[in-house]
Amino acid sequence: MTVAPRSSAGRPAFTSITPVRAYEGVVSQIEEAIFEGRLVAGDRLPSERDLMGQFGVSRGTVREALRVLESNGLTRSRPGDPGGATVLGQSSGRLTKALTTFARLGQIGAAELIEFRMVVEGSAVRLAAELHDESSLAAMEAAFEAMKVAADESSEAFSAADVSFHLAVSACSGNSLLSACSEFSRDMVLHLTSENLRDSGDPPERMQETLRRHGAYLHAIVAREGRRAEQLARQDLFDYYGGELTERERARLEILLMV
Amino acid sequence: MTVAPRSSAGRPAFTSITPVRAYEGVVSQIEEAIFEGRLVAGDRLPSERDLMGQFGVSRGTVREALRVLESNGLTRSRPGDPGGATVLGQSSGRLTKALTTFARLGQIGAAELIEFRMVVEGSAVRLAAELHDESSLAAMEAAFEAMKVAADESSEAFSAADVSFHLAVSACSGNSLLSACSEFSRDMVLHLTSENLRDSGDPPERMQETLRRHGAYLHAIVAREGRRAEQLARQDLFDYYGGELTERERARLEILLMV
DNA sequence: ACGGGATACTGGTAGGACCAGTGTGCTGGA
DNA sequence: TCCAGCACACTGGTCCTACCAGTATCCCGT
Repeated sequence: MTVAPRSSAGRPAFTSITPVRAYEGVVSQIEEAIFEGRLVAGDRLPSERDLMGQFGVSRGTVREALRVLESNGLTRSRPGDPGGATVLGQSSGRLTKALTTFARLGQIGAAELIEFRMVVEGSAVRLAAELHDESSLAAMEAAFEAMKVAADESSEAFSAADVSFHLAVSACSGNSLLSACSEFSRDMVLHLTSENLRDSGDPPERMQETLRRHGAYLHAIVAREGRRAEQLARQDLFDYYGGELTERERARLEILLMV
Repeated sequence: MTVAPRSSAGRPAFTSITPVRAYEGVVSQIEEAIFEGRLVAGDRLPSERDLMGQFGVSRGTVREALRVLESNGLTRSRPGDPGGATVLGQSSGRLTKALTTFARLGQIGAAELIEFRMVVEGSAVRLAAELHDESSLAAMEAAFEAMKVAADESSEAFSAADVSFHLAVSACSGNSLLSACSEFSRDMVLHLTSENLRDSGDPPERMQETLRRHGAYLHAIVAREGRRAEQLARQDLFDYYGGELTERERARLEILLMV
């Protein structure tokens, strides 16, 4: 048996290699061009037949590369479209997809998702409270008013308005990572708890309770009381979902209640 | 001009459609099998030539589907390997990649990443403090001791030991989403600040300072003082990176200091 | 019994072919 | 002159065949 050389940190200096495949070279070159800004949103890639010439590979290889880029949310191909694939801009779609895949593969449960959501959404609320200006404050208040109206319509409309409210708040945080993670965890939590809850829709009492709690931390946001707003947002999540969790899971969540 | 019908929430009821492509059907069927547990890590997919029979599509289509699955971290193909592609288990690799893409595409700066890291890593530290058992505590303390030793060796060894310490702590939090996000933001922050800092490596004083600060919140962890540990961890990040940020960026970060 | 080569697979790549769309530009009619 | 409408060039989507370079297995000869 041969011994791999070791670095000073004590870890093997050799890493497992994977054979370099032709399409990976195509992917990385195009990716690099996008990351470096040589290709920006709206730009068009050459056609597949052009690319096979430029890269010196077959069309199948080019297509595999384009499939990967498309699956990563970097480009989009449309049949019959002159000019080749379109370069897309930033979107939380890929991040959301990756987080969802991670959660489903790892058998992430509702409790862990709610925990994560308490952290990221709470922080987003705090930042929104401390940093909002007139226009973003107006957007949040308008979204809240829309929730009030929707509560009298249907539970679906209320749910949609609720989503809009959370979006307005997390957008106001000014941190796109936090808002993307908030968005993901909100969707995923809704999805996971839908079997138990969504069937019947939120009953009116629950909608009123949600309105009251959201209103409470919106007040804290208006008053620029960041920590209190975060506290209330976390408490809101805890109370809303706590009933469906086990005692042990609730105990974990309680750790995060105090901010 | 025709008007799209609107739902009660006031948003268009029509969503943009994309033509369903054959490979997408293959991807979704295999994905579904993996998510539902019918395929678990280590299982083998049929060979490409078998799959083209089972799905009734050409080999090129099967290969495009396999490339997408592989790029999503769900499977891996190896030439000459009987049994077809291997189904992989959960890994933070794909999530890290997606977050990295998101950050690079969105021109996410160091300040925003550090902000995100203060949130997720701080919460992970708090959970670790409140929830650790003997073995995980021992792992964290061992990692800290390794940092002390490595500080006398080289800045590379110290950096590696530092990473191991953070890994031990976030693993102890028991929330894989938080630890994956911590891991990503740590790597990304290191990457972004490397041009300025890594060139010369951390000077010994800075290593000692890091040791002192990490030691401080490790003490809080040992004492199960979750909030204080989180506070110290956030402060640690703020102090370590604050010097490289603008006044405006520091002001944002200060919002998150108090927990 | 055992070593080594033939064999039957695997994925990686190339190249050709056809189809259904989409724009564009040209042509013919008003 | 202007415009409607058709032909054409080109796109991506899909299929097919073929070949190569690996790997694992099995069987045969020693």
